[in-house]
Amino acid sequence: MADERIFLKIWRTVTRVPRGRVATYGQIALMTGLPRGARTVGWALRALPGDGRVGGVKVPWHRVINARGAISDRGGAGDGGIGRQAAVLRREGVAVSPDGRIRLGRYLWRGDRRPS
DNA sequence: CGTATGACGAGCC
DNA sequence: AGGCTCGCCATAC
Repeated sequence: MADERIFLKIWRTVTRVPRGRVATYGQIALMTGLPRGARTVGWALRALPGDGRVGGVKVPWHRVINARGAISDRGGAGDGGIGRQAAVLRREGVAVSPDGRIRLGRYLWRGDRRPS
């Protein structure tokens, strides 16, 4: 497991984000054990297979957005782009403004907070 | 083995 | 307030 690729760990963390909620790259990185690895999270999601499925498990990459509460622009969009991600999120109940912004205060997943 | 890249983030101008 | 630069980390080449 020590040899486990960072990507796999990241994907696993992303899988924890519940439907109807979103998480930031930095948040995922932190939960994966990479305090300053937000960019690495983006790299990992970029490396996801087309069907977004790993080991038979669907990775909800669309629930990961940047710290500004906006959907990251991969410049062109190989998978359909920002519009597609926004559509999926809305389908899950997340309000996405026309310019792709999301209210973090309302939809950000707080799963990293240890419930007392 | 060194350089370049990128779905980020925080700080500075 | 808005935009630009620098820093971080794990891959790709």
